[in-house]
Amino acid sequence: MKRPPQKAKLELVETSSGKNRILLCAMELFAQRGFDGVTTRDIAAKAEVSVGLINHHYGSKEGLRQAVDEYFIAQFERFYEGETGHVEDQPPGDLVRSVDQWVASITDEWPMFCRYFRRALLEETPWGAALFKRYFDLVRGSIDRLDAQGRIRPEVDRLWLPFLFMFLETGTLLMDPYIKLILGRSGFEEDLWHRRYRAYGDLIAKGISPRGPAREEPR
Amino acid sequence: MKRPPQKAKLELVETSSGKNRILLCAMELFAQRGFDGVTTRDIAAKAEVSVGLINHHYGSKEGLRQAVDEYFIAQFERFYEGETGHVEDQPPGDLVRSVDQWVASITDEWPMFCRYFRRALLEETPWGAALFKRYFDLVRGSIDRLDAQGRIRPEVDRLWLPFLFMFLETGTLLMDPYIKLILGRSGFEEDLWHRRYRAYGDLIAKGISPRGPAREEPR
DNA sequence: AAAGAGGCTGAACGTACGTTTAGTATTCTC
DNA sequence: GAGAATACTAAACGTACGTTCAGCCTCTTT
Repeated sequence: MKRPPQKAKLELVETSSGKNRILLCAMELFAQRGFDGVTTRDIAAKAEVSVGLINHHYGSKEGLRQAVDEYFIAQFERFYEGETGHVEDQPPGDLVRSVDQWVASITDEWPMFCRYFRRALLEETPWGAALFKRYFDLVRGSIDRLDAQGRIRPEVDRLWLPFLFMFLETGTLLMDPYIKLILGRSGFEEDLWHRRYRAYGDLIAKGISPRGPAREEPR
Repeated sequence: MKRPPQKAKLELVETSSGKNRILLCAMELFAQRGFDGVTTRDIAAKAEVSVGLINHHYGSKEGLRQAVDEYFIAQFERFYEGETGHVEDQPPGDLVRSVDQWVASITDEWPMFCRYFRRALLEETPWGAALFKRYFDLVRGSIDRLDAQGRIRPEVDRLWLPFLFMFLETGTLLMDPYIKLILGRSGFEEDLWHRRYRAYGDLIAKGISPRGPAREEPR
């Protein structure tokens, strides 16, 4: 990681101090290779500091992981802070735009954050589970409100529905490496991301079947 | 892993030899904790053999991983072999039943296989990517055939649809640890699994929206 | 019965890793 | 400007890990 001359653009944390460089580099390496796949020497080298400094600032490798986790969670909170109101109460366009804004504000770190989240889910960290639970409650809340408005068919399975929503939502997150393999580029690139969002909303609302075998498609 | 008296029921490989016990135990431990999270001594202890035997039979820990991977892939092939005909050509009940048969035939190893597959996908092993690609082609083939039969609305996004299918399919696989957390039991338990399968099929076909605001639900 | 081969053991080895420590440079405090 | 605290370095340390090796036991071959 290069030392910046001095912040030309928005930085999440200033990278002038060794302590912060260690944090950021560790996060990036953890995201890429997993906690066990990274050595303290790797981190030190990338952050251009000595190995000793890691333990000086963070006590241990495990302490560093905790610091990275806390930092990640803090960033994650920013998402929900910025997210005012409920998904299903706003016109779809607005939601896309508000998410886009947040994404744009941390655009450089976005892929890394995704990878880190992915890792957290894989490694089944306690806080990863907590995030999942929280996300789940959010989705279920949305569904309950949609339901109260009578916008969900009565036969739809209420137990699995929130999970199915989450699978669709997090699919791009968890499978992006493979999407990249097949499509040649990341599913997080803006146009693909929007298009997926639309496809996802359409599928959930209407499914894939034509309205009826005997009926002409209206319009 | 206990040494069986002698196979009371179907075994995937006989566990009488140390070589096979090592393979099976390694697979189970890798599935649980990941490759880096398991030591050769762990494996040796679980398989009740000496450490030396691992290298004697498999050359190295990496060699063992390859053997486990190959074994997993071979089992995976059995799935597609058994799976004759196309998903969309059979009545939904039959598909569920044929998958169930396969699942029943390896019922004991099923959760471990799922966890191992999960690891492979999330750890981005090369063969995991190959499996993904293959799975993807399978799904796309199904969609193409459905499409040819005119069973997909023309406005549906053909680019994302196969991915969305896969997200729904593999969601339970990738998130089961968290589903267990929320539901209190694994999503792979038979009744839950069937129910999810039905919910998934229903969502894909019809979506969640009632048919129309002014129309009564038919039947 | 002798010779060989393969399954298997357990101690020993080398090393990569996380951590500690002794020491230097820089900044802060009064 | 003296002294203390903080940021940081580089070498040394201890250990957990993957691997190697010499040898034993059991079975097969001739």
